[in-house]
Amino acid sequence: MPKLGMEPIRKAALVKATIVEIGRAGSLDVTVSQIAKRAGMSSALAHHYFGSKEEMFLAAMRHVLTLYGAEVRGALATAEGPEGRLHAVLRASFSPGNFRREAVGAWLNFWVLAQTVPEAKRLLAVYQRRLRSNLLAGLRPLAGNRAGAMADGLGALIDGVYLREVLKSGPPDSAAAVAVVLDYLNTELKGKGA
Amino acid sequence: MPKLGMEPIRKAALVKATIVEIGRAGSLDVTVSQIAKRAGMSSALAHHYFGSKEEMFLAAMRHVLTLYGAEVRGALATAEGPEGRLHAVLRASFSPGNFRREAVGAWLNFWVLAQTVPEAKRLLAVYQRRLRSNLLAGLRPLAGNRAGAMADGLGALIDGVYLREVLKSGPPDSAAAVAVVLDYLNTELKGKGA
DNA sequence: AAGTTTATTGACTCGTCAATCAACAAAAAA
DNA sequence: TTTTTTGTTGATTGACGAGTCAATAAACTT
Repeated sequence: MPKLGMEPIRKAALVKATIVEIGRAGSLDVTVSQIAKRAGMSSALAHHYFGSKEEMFLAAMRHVLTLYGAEVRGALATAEGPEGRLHAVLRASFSPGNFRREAVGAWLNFWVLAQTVPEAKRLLAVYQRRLRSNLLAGLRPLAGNRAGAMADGLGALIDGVYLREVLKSGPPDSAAAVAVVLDYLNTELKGKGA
Repeated sequence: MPKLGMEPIRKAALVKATIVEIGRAGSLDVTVSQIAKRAGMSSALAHHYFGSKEEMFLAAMRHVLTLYGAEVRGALATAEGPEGRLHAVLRASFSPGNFRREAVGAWLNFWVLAQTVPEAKRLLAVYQRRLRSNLLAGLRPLAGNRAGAMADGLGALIDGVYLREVLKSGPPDSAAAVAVVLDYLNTELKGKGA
């Protein structure tokens, strides 16, 4: 059976399975066996390719962050003008995909992981810097020297709105989430001269 | 040795120890034995009083929420005028106590817990409603019919700013956190008539 | 053809841990 | 003073889990 070149395939399957299992459990309390089983292989093979469970978590985190990055980039590609760019970032941040069980579980647990695992904290910092830079690109033409402060506020607001949206009972309302952030944005832009 | 009336004392010690251990581990991956040891008793006694680890977690969560509620109430007691009330809520939300390792660990992990444990979600919802109501009391005189939307935005912003502040490298800067939220508040209030 | 690299797993090690139980001790009630 | 209630723990159970290892097999190299 052993075909060569399985490594990337197996790794990809494990990463996906890791995210799914974290979403199912709602926590990092998932076993390597569970992950491996979902990915269709033995737990020994999972250890063979990743060495440890923590490596699997970090690979999963990188993947989630990559997906999100791709979503933002995709939205930005068709965006026109500063407002369009800002809106694109919001659309990507509150896209349906980010409200799927797996994504929610991933984000919440990666925040927890970042407390104690330096590499997790680093990855999160990279994502935040990229988000900030994207926001800044849209804000500078509109808000001038206030752009920096606004980008910080917007970034935090995005995380906060996301958090509340995923933790509330009932289905998340991404339109409402975008509206809250847009309201902030518009008010800040109007009050720019003050 | 057995003095009577130990139950509340033991339970309180266990709750405190649970929070400390969650802070130390940065996750809910703490054993009943660890908690019991820190609280100065056997793990069997911990089970005797709480029945299960999950009950200990929930009791710890209630305690953290109670502390936070008390802090807000204390700050509100000396606050004057709507602006003063809003400021008091911010002060309490970003007080040094909330940036202690134990508090950070508690909040992050309670968010995770809320995904899967209904009682945890309920407790979080109670806290959010109370926060909203406190914000609303300060906002209504200043923002009239926009108070509702602003309270939602402010609540989310508080959570988001807290999250970023605790996850960034280096010591948290509560003054900066308050400033970001105040900026949002002031801009929204100025733009009220628009 | 012999040797090497890659793929794969069942079985195993060594450890942990939540929860239970039997037993003991002291105070309160009867 | 017997009995019941409350406090307390060491020992145990029963289960699970991360990571290792030896063994098997296919493919690629020489």
